[in-house]
Amino acid sequence: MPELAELKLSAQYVNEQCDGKVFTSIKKNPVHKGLEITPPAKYFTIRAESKGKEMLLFINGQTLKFTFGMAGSFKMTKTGEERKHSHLMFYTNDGYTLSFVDVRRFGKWKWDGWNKGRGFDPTTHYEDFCKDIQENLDHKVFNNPIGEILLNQRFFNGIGNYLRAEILYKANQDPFEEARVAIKNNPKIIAYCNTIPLEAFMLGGGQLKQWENPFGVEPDRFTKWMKCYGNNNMNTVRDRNGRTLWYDPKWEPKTELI
DNA sequence: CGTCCACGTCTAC
DNA sequence: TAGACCTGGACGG
Repeated sequence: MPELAELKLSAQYVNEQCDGKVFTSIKKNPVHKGLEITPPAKYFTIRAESKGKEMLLFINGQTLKFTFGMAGSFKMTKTGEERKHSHLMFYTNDGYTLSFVDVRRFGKWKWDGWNKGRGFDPTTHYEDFCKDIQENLDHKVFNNPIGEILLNQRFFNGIGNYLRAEILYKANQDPFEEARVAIKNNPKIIAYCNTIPLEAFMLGGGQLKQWENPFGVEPDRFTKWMKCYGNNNMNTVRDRNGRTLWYDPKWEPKTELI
């Protein structure tokens, strides 16, 4: 998705765009297999909050939870000018539409709160995020390589494929080292789970192929900021989940771990 | 034309 | 631990 930084930017965008707006209806694109959404009132307002890789829309006291899959984003347009691949549309009483746009339709929505199976957001609740990991380091998932565990949303809510690559690379961390050992010996890993997503947020987020950035930020700055993910000078390996792990070629994959 | 790849979950053998 | 879920861009023949 859209990882932590992009979810955070999306919440900010929705809040800016929906400030003072009054909404009157919601429609789902029939091509999408997701849930039909009925507005809770004749007139309603929208505000957003993100946590890791989830976002809540607060709609008159109810919360509609979104995950963005590989390509989700929100876009406000004039009604009638909605973008291709808009799948859930919120219409205002003055001719605007807030659309959830998602080319690949992996994104989902549901009347729900935060998923309890996911951990703390390392940018908004850093102390809790650290404590949660420290208190559970004896858990067997931390036997796995650090490069793999960084995508585990129970502990690293919001970290996705480009963030893990940047965190490991900038922390000068061997991705194939046992997570428990890596976390004990290299405090930069945990610290960078906070600062690197925040840097990405301040740069306007990822501008990779799948995700059309709705904020109009120059893509250049972000691409220059990314040092590891997608860089031809780096090595890649398929992790056990079939995702491509980008890493500094100075490290050697340990076949018994990945 | 075809094959491979993509910022992520899910659920079903 | 494979697929399944999707569209589309890059690149090869």
